Amino acid sequence: MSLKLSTPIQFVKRVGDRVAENLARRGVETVEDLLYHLPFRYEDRLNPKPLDQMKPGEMASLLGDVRGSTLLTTRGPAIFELTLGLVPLGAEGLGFGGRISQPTIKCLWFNGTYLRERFRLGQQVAVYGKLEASRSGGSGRFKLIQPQFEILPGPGASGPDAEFAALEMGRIVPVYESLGGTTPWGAKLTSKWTRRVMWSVFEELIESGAEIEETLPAPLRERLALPNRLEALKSIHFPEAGTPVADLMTARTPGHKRLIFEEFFYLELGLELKRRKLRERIGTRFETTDQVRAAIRQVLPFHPTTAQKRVLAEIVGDMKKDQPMRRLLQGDVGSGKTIVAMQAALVAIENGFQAALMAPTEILATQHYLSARKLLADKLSPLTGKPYRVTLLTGSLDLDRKRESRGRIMRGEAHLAIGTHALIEEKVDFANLGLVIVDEQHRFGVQQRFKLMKKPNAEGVMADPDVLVMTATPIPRTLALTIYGDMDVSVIDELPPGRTPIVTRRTSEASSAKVWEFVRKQVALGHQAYIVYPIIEGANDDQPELDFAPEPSAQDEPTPTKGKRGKKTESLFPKAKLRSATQSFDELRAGPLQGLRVGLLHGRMSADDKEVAMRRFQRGETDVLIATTVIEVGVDVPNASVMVIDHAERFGLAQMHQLRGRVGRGAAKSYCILMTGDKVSESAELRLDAMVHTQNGFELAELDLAQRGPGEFFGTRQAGMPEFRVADLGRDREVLEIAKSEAARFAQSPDPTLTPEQITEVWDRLKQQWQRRYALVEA
DNA sequence: CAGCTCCATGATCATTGGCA
DNA sequence: GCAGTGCTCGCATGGAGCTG
DNA sequence: GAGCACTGC
Repeated sequence: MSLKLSTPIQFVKRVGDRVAENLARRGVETVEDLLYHLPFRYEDRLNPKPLDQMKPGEMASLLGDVRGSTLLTTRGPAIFELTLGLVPLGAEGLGFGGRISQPTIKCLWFNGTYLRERFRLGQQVAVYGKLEASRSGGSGRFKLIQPQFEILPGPGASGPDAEFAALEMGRIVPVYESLGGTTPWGAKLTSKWTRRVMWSVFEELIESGAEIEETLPAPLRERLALPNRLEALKSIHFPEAGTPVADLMTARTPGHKRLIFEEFFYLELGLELKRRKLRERIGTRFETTDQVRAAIRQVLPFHPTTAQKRVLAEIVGDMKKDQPMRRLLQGDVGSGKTIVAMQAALVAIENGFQAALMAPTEILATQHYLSARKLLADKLSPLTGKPYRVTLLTGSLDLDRKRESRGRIMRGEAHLAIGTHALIEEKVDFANLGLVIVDEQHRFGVQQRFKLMKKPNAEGVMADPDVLVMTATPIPRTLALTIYGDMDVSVIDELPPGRTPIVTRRTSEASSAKVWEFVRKQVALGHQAYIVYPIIEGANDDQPELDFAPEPSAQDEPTPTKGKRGKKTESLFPKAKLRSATQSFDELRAGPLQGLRVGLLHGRMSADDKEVAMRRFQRGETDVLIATTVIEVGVDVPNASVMVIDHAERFGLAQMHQLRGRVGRGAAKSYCILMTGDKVSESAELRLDAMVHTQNGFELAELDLAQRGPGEFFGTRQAGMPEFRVADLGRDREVLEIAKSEAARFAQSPDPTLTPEQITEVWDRLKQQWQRRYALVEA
């Protein structure tokens, strides 16, 4: 039976039950899965560099003849030592007359008893491994520890081994992540093993001539000079000699590009399709009459920024169209998104429609409500000549008020309804809803976003409302293109004038006393402070509560602190290493912040308690709020001027940025203090630096994306972020752009060189993929 | 507390400099 | 199916920190 | 020595 991509892995040579089981554990169940286990690194084992130019620590690949070997016996396991006479570069042809003193090198293998029989005097051996300085550091003398080796077949018989030898040496060698543990069982699934299996799979695949399923139509590939699927995979696993290693490592070879393109292409095609469908739908068409302009003028800020003006124009432009608007409004904290949104709402209202504003939490909804009331108070609608009517709908209202509120919405008496997502989506029938504003703050919910729109608007016309999604999270353009790929994007990239930047500084825990002192001072000046911790409680019952944030510690490499003694003493107190919110609440209140009014807020408190704590702080009844990251999404407290982030090294960039955005909202000069423990990984160091040096959310977001993959950029799954097998949003931007335009082109008017079958094939594949991978099907 | 994964470790040679 | 053979590949181990 | 392919029953 010939191999197919879908063939279960058991049928591959060298894979038996045992191994299959292990592979399955790693998610490899079919030949395809295996082939998509790409090398994560390559070694150029064709080292033309002479030995004396190399330094210890470098990888060397050398050729030599066996001069001798010994088995060093030790207390423990024996060590096998091999002495090789090296063939100097370019001297292969020298006869014995040359009499150059050939340098020798020693290779040693720990626990290498079994190697004793393998080498014979005079054999040619290729070795590859890390150079280490030999004793008495005279440069130029090295030894190799545990090198990879290959015994070259004698000039006589070229056994069947020759082919495999060629796999390991004298070429660019792919290195795979181990597919099984390092323990007794998985010991076989090493890089070398993988290479062999891969190789034989390709052999079979190619030999059997079975064309593996192609996913991109040939004319398209030709135009873009992309190899077919099999070629691409082959060239990635076993690159031709001469392929630049740098290209391989950065996934820039045609083979890589091909696979990446494929993934992006289908993603973009799907998004394109959604966009098209949307365009066919009927939306509400608003007009901008003088009335409308007058209404907007009423709420215009004193100094609208040019960005604000531009964005509003973009939004209004959409609203005037027949198609429903789908627009994402991005703006850093404090950039004035809300005002823009309110203006959009007015456009709808002045056209005789209702607008809805959905917020992720009750607190936020309430806050929006209050500020909307304030903004619209004593303003009259030019349309009706009466005041605007705003209504609030949240879960904690009592039943009567809820009912009343709903009634007003239903009867069309309320112009603007503000509430939490759930409430507005589920239980409300609008009289004539024209615009929905979704404030996502930072929680993306691709799926939920559309619930409300689909609600049939019984009004004779089945018009979809326009939708404006706001987010305070700066999303790098590439990400926005995919997560919100079916939406247009507007960005407010300018802060209103007159804001003094937030002073950001780093300290270590060692100088925490000063920090608390500073907090006291600020409080004495009448300001308030936040102190944020990564966890709620001590380690025993740690439920990190960060439902939306990835555990930042996960990617913190251990710092290269060598001290063993240090570790031991630390392990006497294994837990309490991390300060937690509750713990510090007790300690600070009793100690450094004694006498101040200190509040506590974290995600495990009851909704009521949270509310209370927040309210208190908001009203200035507490001076200091000790919290976990829940406040990220929190409320405006203009009077807060200090944000202390403890264990800052454990926070992601985006998070820190959000947190910092909580202060500096008032007139007072504001501060953000990043306090770190002593072990700070390099990447954390980078993050902290970035925080200190820039306040630009987009810059930070870009950096964040680059640092940890897009996968980690906010918990992805619930964000509906597609996962790629090969592609990497941070790295493969150009390919993404190409794929995007190709997808658009394809959807628009497929290349005439494509046959109808090829076209339907693409569509079929698209359906499959979207159903299986992105689960965003069918709007 | 247990189970797992990751990481460091193990052991030794021979050295120079000048003459032909 | 099952046992036997032959083949290739091949570091083992302990301690430490992390997760469930 | 572990797994696997292959052979012979």
